[in-house]
Amino acid sequence: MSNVDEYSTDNLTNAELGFDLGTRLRSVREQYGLSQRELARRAGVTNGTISLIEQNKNSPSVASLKKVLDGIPLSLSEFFTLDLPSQDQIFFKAHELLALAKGAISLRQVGRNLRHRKLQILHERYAPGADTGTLMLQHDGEEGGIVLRGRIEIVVGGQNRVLEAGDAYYFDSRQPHRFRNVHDQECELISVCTPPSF
Amino acid sequence: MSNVDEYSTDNLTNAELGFDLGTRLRSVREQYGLSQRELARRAGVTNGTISLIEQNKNSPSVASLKKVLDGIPLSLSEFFTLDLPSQDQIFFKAHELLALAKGAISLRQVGRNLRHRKLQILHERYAPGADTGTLMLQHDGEEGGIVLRGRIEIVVGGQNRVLEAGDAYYFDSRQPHRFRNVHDQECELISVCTPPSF
DNA sequence: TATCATCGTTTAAAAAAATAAACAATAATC
DNA sequence: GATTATTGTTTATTTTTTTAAACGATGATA
Repeated sequence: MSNVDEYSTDNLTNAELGFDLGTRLRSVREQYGLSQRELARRAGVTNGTISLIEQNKNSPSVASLKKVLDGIPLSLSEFFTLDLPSQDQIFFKAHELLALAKGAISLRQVGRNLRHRKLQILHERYAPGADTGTLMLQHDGEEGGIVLRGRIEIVVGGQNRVLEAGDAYYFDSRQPHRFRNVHDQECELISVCTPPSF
Repeated sequence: MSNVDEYSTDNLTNAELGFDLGTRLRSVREQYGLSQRELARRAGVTNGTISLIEQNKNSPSVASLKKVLDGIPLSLSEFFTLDLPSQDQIFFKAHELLALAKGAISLRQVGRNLRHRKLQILHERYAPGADTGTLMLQHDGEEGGIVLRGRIEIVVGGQNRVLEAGDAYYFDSRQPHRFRNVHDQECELISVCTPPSF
């Protein structure tokens, strides 16, 4: 049994791991609204284990850390990857949407760095006559949307339709597709893609 | 001392971790052209430790795994993140959206069978005072949306905000969350989830 | 083919982590 | 205000991991 110096609080991880594993686990747990006991129950370990880990008083085995994270749930990869879900911006004022394009077509995106996001959400506006170009778009993923205002012609594969306010669409993005405002008023819609394509 | 059954070769990690930690370490080590002893020397552990880990005969503590990986060198994040290596309906008229809920909260979905779709797109309406219930929602995936009309209070993790028309949100759905219309007018928004959660 | 170096594996003893139960502090309920 | 639950922490014991050293196997060299 090692005689732990009573003055050393976080005796190991900070120095040896290069980051504060205990604090990271604690903040993740609190963020998900779990008590030590509740997480322990879900993970199949004791609450003491979690307490000791969070205080950096022991360094969990990979097996037990995995069990703990399963209770959240969070993968080992996610846990050790710096960008925890918390660090991302959650709320966006209208003026904070990222303008990807302006002019005949305005594209305003929810969130900036899409590296670690699974969804690209866009607020799109098409001026009368505007279109996505003569070339058909094609890329991996799936996409869909709902029209808020105006009319838009959408061509997908061989099919084409004019959608109005309230109408919607959904297709595999590998099918060649194209958007065009064939009306004399502006068209507005919300679109979604996965994974982000640009 | 536990009496390890002589027939069980990989007694723990495959089942408990969901991946073969020992084999992963071994392949990384060999990829870098290091013997167990050489890696042990660089890492400051004994060769026996590495041998046992690679055979999945013990589950290293995070601290010692970190020491081992430092000898390669490879970060914990990198180690756990290593690459392990239809003809559906496209267009939907407004009345064709699938009503998942009506009443104080109206949910109208783009597309019917979500089995083979990666996105769930919803047109949501919240009556004044309506909310998603006292229990916080929690499920796998990510979600986001844009407010079209009215105001809505959104609670995510510890944070809460009131969003208005044009504002948006995006978060990891495993964080406990809740929506509530705290205004005296109806609130309308477009939301997206991945993967579909119901 | 004998010798030497190096390899991965195994084993008893030492060290560290996980458990189970008790403890103290705070919040909730009657 | 007293009681009850629930929170995070701590401690003795059990379990697991790590060490240190020995073992057997392979390959190179003289």
